[in-house]
Amino acid sequence: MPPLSAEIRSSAPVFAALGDETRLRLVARLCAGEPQSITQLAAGAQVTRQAITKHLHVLADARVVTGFRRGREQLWELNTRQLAEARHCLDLISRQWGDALARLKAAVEGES
Amino acid sequence: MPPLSAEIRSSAPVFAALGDETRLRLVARLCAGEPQSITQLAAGAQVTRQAITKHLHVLADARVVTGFRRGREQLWELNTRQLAEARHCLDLISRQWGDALARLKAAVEGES
DNA sequence: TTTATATGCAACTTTTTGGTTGCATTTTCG
DNA sequence: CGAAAATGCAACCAAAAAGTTGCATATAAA
Repeated sequence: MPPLSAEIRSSAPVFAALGDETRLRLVARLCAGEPQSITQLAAGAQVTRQAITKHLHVLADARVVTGFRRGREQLWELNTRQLAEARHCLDLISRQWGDALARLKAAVEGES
Repeated sequence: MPPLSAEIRSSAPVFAALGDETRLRLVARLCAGEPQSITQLAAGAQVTRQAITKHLHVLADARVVTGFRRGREQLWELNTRQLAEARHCLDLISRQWGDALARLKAAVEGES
């Protein structure tokens, strides 16, 4: 299982960042394409603007979103590269699982 | 406003379960195909067997693994269906992002 | 039937997380 | 300039998470 190590270490924080409904909602919102401000993203949320800010920083630490300043507002946009890497991690696991099952099946059939 | 599709919302707990390095390692280990016992899975880990047991239950609550008893040992195996759903969730987000970008690009070109 | 193996259960400690409130700072605009 | 808008910062809180230790229980094996 050495081949997975690197992917795992880098992907775990991404999964952790996505593992909260509020944050997943933010990510889904940012799919709209255009960067959005904190106030925009906090509009309609069940928690305060400061809570949203914290969540955005968690996502930023995992490199899922990137923020930049424009005038008096802080805009955030999606970083699809990290999402792609997370998907790749799941792909790897699924594929190894498939391979292992195939080997097991072959071994069992070989015994009979 | 979009209350986030049920599909995406149901993925948050799965991501949360995968969002821990120790647990992601367990998942990777269980890719081997054959179910493994707690003692096996705890071998070589940096934490105690009880900690591993807790992690396995977290994964089980998220339906990422399933456990069953054989003799005096508790065996755990991977539940690839949940992993596939998580992957699908990432696919959805990426695709929505792609579509949004395409629309933005079209809009900008239409203005010129 | 002892004995060793594999696990379960429960109490407890320490960090981390998610959230809040209050106030300061920066920028825009009339 | 002065007020409104958009954030930033810091202290504080409660609950959940991660991990430990100690002991009980069940099963396999000698």
